[in-house]
Amino acid sequence: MPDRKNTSETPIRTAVANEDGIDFVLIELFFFAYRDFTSDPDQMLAHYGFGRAHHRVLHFVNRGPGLTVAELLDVLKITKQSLARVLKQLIDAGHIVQLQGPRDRRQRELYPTAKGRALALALARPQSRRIHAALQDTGAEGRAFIEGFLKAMVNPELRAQIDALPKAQE
Amino acid sequence: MPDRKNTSETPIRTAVANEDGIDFVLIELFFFAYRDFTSDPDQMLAHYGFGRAHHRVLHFVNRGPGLTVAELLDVLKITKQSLARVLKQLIDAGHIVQLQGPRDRRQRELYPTAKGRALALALARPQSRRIHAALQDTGAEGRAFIEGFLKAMVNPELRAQIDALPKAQE
DNA sequence: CAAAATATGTCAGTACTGTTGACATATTTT
DNA sequence: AAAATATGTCAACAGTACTGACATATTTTG
Repeated sequence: MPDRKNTSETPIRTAVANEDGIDFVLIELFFFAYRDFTSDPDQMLAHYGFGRAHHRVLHFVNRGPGLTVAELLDVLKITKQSLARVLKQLIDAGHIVQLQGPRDRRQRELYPTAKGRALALALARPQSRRIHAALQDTGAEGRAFIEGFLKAMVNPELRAQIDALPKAQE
Repeated sequence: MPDRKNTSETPIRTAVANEDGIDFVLIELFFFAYRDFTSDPDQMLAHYGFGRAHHRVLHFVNRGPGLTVAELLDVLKITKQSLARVLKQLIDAGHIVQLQGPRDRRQRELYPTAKGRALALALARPQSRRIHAALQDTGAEGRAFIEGFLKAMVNPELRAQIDALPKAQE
């Protein structure tokens, strides 16, 4: 195997760290944390022939039953063509049902079935367990910081959407 | 458009919240936060014809110059076939160079070029800015909690890898 | 009422990132 | 000399996203 280039591209041998005050530690931690956060449901979904996109749809339909297709697209920030396949599979598998909108009959309201509710809970369980364990490691008084931090990481325009979802006390 | 099924799949009309003590709030916040966290570099990468996978390779090669291919695969947890395309493109574009390993000549040590270093920094900058702003919103004393929480979210077996990366004080 | 706008669905093509399986080459270890 | 290792490469496939175009039903507007 020959060396791929000899166009005198000089290799840099020093590790980048803290340059321009860039927070590489948190950047990496966020990557690793999210990867492992999604790994448990990913494994479960594989048994159903579903992927991460199915999980997200199932999650938000369970969190806000009666959601219209347009509202779901707005939350997920994907195109309707992307949603279509995933949603169709969830409907065909009996996890989600569509009802014609009562006010506007063009709309399709999305509801979970008992099966869809059960799957959503099963997928959320290991994620919640992981979060709970991490909070205990950190100290329970850290929760407010963590919630505040994550919310502050979200684009300001979108925070309204988050507040529109059901809260813990409901 | 007919209703897709009439197999008497009963819709559930109540939102799921706090069931089985599941922490839906943090699950969702983590999803939204990560999505927006990756959106800035994603946009920049599109200009180069690169994707998120290129970003990750570039990041870790910059964080640990001299990394071998096997070490990189171990960090990213992908197959070598997945890495191959992405790595080849980065090498061809002059962001990364490969040097034959000094001890073991089968190995290929990966180093960033000046161009690769510059791109890595440019991609990290908006992410770090977002993190910095979020920390300020939260209060600076929350940083330890957030770092601890994110690290605790990572699978224990993999935390050693994280500790092996350069720290801020180096 | 007719026309325009809206909500949804669908077809076709493409890109990126990941997978598995198989096999080749160079090098090191046994 | 044989086996193991590090890397590279070819082929096929899957999941999730994208764009563009067009169809249908329904509501809103002029």
